[in-house]
Amino acid sequence: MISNAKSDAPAAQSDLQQLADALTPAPDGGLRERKKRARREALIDATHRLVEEHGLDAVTVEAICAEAGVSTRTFFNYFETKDDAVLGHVPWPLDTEAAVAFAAGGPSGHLLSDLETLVGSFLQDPPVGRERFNRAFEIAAREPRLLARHLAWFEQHKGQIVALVEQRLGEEPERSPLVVAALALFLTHATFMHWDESGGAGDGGDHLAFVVAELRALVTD
Amino acid sequence: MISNAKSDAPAAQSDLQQLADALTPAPDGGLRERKKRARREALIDATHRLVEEHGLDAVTVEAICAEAGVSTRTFFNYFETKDDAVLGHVPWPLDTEAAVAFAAGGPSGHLLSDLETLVGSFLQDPPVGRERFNRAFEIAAREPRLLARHLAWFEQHKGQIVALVEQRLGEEPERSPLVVAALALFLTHATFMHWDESGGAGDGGDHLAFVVAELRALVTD
DNA sequence: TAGAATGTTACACGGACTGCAACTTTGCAC
DNA sequence: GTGCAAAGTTGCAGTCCGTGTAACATTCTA
Repeated sequence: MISNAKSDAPAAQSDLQQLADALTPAPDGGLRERKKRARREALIDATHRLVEEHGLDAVTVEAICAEAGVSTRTFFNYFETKDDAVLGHVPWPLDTEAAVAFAAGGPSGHLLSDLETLVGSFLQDPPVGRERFNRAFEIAAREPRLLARHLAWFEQHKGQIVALVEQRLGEEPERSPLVVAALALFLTHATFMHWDESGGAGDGGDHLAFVVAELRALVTD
Repeated sequence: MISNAKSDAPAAQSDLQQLADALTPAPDGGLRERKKRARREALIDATHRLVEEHGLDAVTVEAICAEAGVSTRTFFNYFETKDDAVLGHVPWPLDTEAAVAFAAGGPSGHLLSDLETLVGSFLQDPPVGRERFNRAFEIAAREPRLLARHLAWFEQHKGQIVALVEQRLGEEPERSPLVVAALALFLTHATFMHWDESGGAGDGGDHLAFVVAELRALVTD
């Protein structure tokens, strides 16, 4: 129906055409999309620069916007809160390769191991670019408020994670999807803390592996 | 020195006396202490009443204060944020019997089991009274923001938990105190979520036991 | 009962965040 | 390229949260 809307009679064209357009996401290379991404990154960078220099509480949204050459109103079109700009929080696309593989029951078939893989893939390939991610991480380690906001952000996506787990476990799950989702939060959080404790050195995957090993040791006593 | 300050010569009395007084916590039954507690509980109750009726975002601090008969400035002498009043967040006394027992290596000697005991004791005997705790919990289940704030509050006490774990594990810990602290957060959080999922019914300890059982099953596969 | 300690209050203020109504820019069809 | 619709930006007015300060009130204690 919608897919051949373009070949409809001119009389009915307008409405159907609009609908079809609305359902067709703009191509990634559109000027609009590129400008949007550029602005978001400019805002994140400006925030990082200022916070790095003056500290989180001394930096106002107004100052960030002046630095980035944008009105404060626009700032809040991009980020829900000031803290989100520091953390580079961004709508989370959950249809990555890793997520699909996890939902399908892979890659190893062991729930905990695959959860580790899933979290690891997120740490390896964050949605805002590695450098920005690392800088956000360094700042967050110094500002307790941001750690909390990060947890809150994760909590917001609980529903999506639960859905992923439910999909994997099927109709009659032996494990509680909620607990698995909470475990994913634990893995992420503990990894961040351990990473921080070691001075931000090394690879995220290594710290994650450490946390999982600790968890196994703790449980099996 | 300080313990016999009262028998000092009159000339030096004033200063030392003041110091001694400052170090002697007021008896629990002082009028001041009772009023303070009463006010805090009145504020929490007023907040609960209004939020229950109008929802978190529609309730202003001003309204809460009018309801409780207190100035808004005083409100912020009791709670850091509006959300804290809903949750009944309160300075956390960590020198409970259970905490001391945990730090000493008890009661069972198994780290995970004892962590369960510790978290359980907190759930059984919250610092604001059972009814208020339950009401806060019901509201939090409906308002995502509060769940996040609750995580943030827990995060604030990470240091204290880590200290407790370090005390238990001694000089050369085989386990990472940070990871254990994160695990405590996980247990608390997952318990809350599972409690909520079951409609708020039952005992907190039962839900906690469920979560621990799930965790064991997940890890041992 | 006086004086120290503690708590409450009004007031003024900074800053986060929102709704709205112009205005500008981009995408698209012809 | 012209015109029109969709999307994005901006200024502005306004709400509310949270803080510093200094005067005032209450409680405690010697």
